[in-house]
Amino acid sequence: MTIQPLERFTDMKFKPIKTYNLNDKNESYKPIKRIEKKPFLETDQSENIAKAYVISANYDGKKRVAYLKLYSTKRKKIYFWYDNTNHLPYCLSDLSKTALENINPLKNHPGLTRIETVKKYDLLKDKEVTMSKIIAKDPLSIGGRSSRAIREILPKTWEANIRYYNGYIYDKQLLMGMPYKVKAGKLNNIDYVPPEDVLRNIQSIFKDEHENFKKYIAHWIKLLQCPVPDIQRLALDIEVFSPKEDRIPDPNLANNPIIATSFIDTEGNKRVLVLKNKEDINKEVETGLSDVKVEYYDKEVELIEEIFKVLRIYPLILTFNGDDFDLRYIYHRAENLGFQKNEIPIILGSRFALLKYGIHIDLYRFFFNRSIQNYAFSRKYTEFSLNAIAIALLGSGKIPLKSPISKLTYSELVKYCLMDSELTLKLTTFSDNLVMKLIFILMRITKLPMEDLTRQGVSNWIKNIMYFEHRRLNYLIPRSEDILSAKGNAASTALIKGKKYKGAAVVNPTPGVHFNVTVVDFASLYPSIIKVRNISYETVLCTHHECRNNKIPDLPHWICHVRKGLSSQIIGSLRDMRVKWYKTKAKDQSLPESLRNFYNVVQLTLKVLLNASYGVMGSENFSLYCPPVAEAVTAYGRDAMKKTVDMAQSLGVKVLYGDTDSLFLKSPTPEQINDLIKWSNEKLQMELEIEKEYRYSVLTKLKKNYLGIYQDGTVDIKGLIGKKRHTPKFLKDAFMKMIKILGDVQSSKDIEKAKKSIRNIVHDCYSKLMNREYTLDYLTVNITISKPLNKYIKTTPQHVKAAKLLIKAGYDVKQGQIIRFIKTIDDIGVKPLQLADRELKDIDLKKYVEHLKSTFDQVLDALGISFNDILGISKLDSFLWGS
DNA sequence: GCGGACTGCTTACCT
DNA sequence: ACAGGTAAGCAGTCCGCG
Repeated sequence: MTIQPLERFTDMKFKPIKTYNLNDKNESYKPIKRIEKKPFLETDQSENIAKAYVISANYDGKKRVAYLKLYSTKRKKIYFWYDNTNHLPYCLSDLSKTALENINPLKNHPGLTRIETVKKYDLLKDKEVTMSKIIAKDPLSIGGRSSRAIREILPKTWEANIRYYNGYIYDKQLLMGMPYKVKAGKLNNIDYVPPEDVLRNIQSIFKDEHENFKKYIAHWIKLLQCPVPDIQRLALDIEVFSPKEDRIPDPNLANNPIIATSFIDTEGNKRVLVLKNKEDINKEVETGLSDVKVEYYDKEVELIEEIFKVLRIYPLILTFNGDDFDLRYIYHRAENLGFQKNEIPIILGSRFALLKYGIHIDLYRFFFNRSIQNYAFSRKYTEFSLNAIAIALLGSGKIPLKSPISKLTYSELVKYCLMDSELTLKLTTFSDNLVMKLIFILMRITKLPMEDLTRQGVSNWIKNIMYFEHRRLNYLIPRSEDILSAKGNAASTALIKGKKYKGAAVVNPTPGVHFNVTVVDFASLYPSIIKVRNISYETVLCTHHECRNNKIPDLPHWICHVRKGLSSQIIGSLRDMRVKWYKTKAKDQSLPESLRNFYNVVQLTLKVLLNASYGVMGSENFSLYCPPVAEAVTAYGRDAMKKTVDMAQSLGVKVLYGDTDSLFLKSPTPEQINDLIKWSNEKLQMELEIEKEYRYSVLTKLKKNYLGIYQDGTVDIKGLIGKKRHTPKFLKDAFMKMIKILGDVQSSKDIEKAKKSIRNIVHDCYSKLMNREYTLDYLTVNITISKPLNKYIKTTPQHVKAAKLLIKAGYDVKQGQIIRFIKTIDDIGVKPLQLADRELKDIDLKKYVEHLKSTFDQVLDALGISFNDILGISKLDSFLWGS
């Protein structure tokens, strides 16, 4: 085959839209060659498996059993294992067996199997209780929607809202993401034993801990040290014909043909399936590309059949928004063309699209997860398009389309379609498969199947960890309303109206330029508090009289000192693993890079979970929601902050600023820092660390708004208008010029020179603005529409006004979209970029000058420069007030 | 009937 | 569908003023 660059790839001229067969009945599905009945992925139940990783669990409604999907790295395929232990779904009741047998709808329930009497430990009551275990034939009998479901019949049930396969995982104590073997139909885990030196190290680090705590450490070390397998996977993307430009085809209607589908797998195979235009059918089309296999189809059904083949073969399919678009579209399109449901290897739910054989990960959903965005990727991306995420994480994004999808030539279509699946795959392969490892480690800690983990939020992750532990220890899983009635609501008052309880403290900044600033902070403050103060739903406001004097600062609540709290131990042990082992190992230069990378992934994963562990306690949606627990954590946080500020001062160090868990110290000596750290360790039992050292810091008079300049000249910009996403580019550019100047300031004697340059920058920006030298896109304000347009009832903000103008002009505006607009002098005051006057005739210069002033005033104030001085007061005054 | 003071809404940020 | 705290900029309302 000759190698041909993509550009020289044989090109068909653009064909008008009607030449595609839209819903031509002739094209309806008539199976020509049947797809093999047994796909590669499904395996014989009797087969022995030496080693495979459990990555998914679900319930088979026909067979009426739970099943697992196991991935074998050796064979690169998925094995199904159906439960053969006669495990059945159940729920619990506090009524006796006899009392239950007198309830006729239950006694006569067709799904009831039997009732057993069991003992459970009730943490809310702190005593053992006798319960009845109501066992049913299938999950729907317990928790179906029907009013005849068992949980609806009985006045009170426990553990009836747990999905069957999750309960199955708890009961079998299955370790998701860990290796198992199957022999003669029996499933057994393969015990992973970490290397001797790792165990020795861990033992010595945790030698002084409590026995139970050590058990948790031992559990985590097995899960976290066990190598993560590399899963063979394939990214998929489809392009759909659209008769109207700019309209995204409806995946539920699937009215238009799928004109291209691209596949890229981890082995480097690239394929694009292309549907031919009507005139080209039966015509030979050149397909010579060096590394891409382009396959042309005359019939859409055959193209879809080929997609299905792929969906049956690969263990893991990646998409970007496949739940809501690609797989949904393929499913409905196949139905429209006459495929039978059982011929489609996709399981379509109202919100998800799963696969019958393999696993489907929708990366859009995973990256949309706020914990992943903020903690795993430090908010590197702020928009959730494939392009934006790719630019932020991979360094390059999509090449923009020159014309609408339906007007592309074959070669442009191939390139475009391929680009999407290429980026999708790369999102899981960059940095040595970081994302896949992250997912795997999260599965292991949370015990969630891969599909659920990548789709659910952090509150479900933590719920699942907690439920798994309750079951392991034979604790009764509490009902949400019972926690609330036992513990009550918050006792503190929030500073912000509408919030439920008081949060963190922020120390008022000392404005100005400060040299030699050391920032210290508590390592994982809230998780540390949860560990050290024994915080858990059962320990805060416990039932014991003797604990009532163990008061929480600033609150009427007390904490148990009889029993070790469950969440305290779980979160505490995870915290310690991160701080004392994984974080140090990730930085250990004596280790090979690949190992350091792995340690870094684990510490990132732990960070994600730990950062969310406090927040969920204060969230109504969390199943173990407990306001006193949440406010206890923040109360101890404020207490630690206050005591540390006092201590620093008594050591003679000036505290310039502090937020939640950090303190900005003005030129402290190493001894002073050591003393403070030592004091914190002894008196607070919390680890205070040096977080960063600034050559100097520019503190504004505002909280959460400052600059920090490191020794090497790089600059932390926090909160300032100049870095906010919605700020117009002309301001951002001028602001960044100022940052550059500040990065070059070595010592206080350079400040004056820098000030002069900054004055020039501001003045220059002002003149350019007044002379209308900035083009429209430099003046655009960018603001997200965060809810449906008709939900803006109380007020109509500017971006909504602009959005409404867009709609009037025939544009589509959706929730989550960023509206780009400029400020104008007409009575509406705004105009969307798309409709704005390129000549800048109606620009509201006064507003833009005010914006310039507020952007720079934040910093200028601290530098002792007056914005008005720069422009000359009279000049500004005459401009603002007229002369 | 007009303008300043005030409150509330919305977004984007910090920890 | 993890929390609260802070700031900016605007929308909308209230109050007092012959």
